[in-house]
Amino acid sequence: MAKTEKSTRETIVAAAAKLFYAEGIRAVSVDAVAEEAGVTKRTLYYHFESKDELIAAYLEGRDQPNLKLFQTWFGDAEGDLPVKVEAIFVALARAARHPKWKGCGFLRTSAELAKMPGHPAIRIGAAHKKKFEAWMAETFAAAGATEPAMLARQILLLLDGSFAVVLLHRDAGYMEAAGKAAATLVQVAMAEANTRAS
Amino acid sequence: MAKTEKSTRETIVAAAAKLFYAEGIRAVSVDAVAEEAGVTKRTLYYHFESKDELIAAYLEGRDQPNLKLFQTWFGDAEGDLPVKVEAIFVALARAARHPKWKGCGFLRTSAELAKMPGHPAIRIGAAHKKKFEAWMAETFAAAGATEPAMLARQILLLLDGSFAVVLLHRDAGYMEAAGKAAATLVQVAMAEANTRAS
DNA sequence: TCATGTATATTCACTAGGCGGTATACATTG
DNA sequence: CAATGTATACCGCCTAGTGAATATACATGA
Repeated sequence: MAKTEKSTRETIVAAAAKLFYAEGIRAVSVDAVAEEAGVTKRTLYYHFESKDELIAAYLEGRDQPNLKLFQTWFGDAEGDLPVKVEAIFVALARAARHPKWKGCGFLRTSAELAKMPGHPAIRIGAAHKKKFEAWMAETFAAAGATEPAMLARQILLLLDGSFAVVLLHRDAGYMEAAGKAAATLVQVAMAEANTRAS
Repeated sequence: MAKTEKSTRETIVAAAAKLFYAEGIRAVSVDAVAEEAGVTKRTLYYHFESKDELIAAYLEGRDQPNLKLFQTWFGDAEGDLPVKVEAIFVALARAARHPKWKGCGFLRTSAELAKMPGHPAIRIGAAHKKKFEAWMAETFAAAGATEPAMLARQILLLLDGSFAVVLLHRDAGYMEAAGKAAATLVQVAMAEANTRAS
């Protein structure tokens, strides 16, 4: 199966993703993205109206792959529910130890663009996190947890907290601590459910 | 008691703090800070060697006040340990509902400067979070928790997670969810301690 | 008391380069 | 020919940082 050649637009988004994630949004000029993509700036502006649109395209392109990754880590783990949730954090800790890891692109973008709450990129980030939360909530509901929505929020908070803290300290050990906390919270919620059921 | 007049340096740091927090580091020019401080740019560069040093001064100035705030919220709350910890999150949620709230300055700066891990501002942020964690750990140790250091980390993760998530969604409700999670974790840890003690 | 020396603090005017974005023209292909 | 895509060259503005001169405060010595 021959690998389909990437369109110019895809090449540009890939270049933008690489640079924006590695160095931040404002730190990367449109010229730099164009050069990384092997294209002139004018070509870039043919495919994208503005830098803002390019930022949005970068995050849009990370939405599904990131979600799938979480779901794979969860699904491949063997054990009960707390263990499977914790497995997400353990796998993420492994990724965070790679030198190129720079936290969560969605959160870093929202931090950088905090003064523009309506920015398309922030909306895409918010939607991404909502999808994660909804998936977790469904999972917990299916397992019979008493307050699946609340539990899902708390797992999300631990996940995003570990993104922020590990980025600051450059110590992936915090991610494993978050995983333990997540497992504890799931355990407690399931124990409550079993108590009521009996 | 006449209010002591602020030194030029303090005036500049105050202007920098206001603008950097409201708009982000890279989004604010040195010219803008100088103008906000009512000072020429050359004067600013008399007091600070570079923009980087100014960024560091901004965060340095937030370190102690922020810690004191957390300790006050904790200390003023009436109830047992889980309640006092949760009170931090409740108070923070109140603050986060103010329109000018833009998350945690330390975390946002670390997100923006992620490509410069050794930057003075990042070191100051890391030290600040370590102080919070150490204070929590001491508090839990004094209360007889079995693993005070681990518990302190988990509270920090929830706190910083709520900063990130609330900034993204602009929904302070997440902070209260984080507070509930924190209270649960403290409760579990104290229950374990009591079990072993008996 | 008053001139002078010196360190601190401040200003105006400037530079060299980077920024997002664009006017215009050329190439390719149905 | 007409639509799509790419390239060169450019614009006006903003950026962090600087050179040289000036103002102020205050100590010293005649």
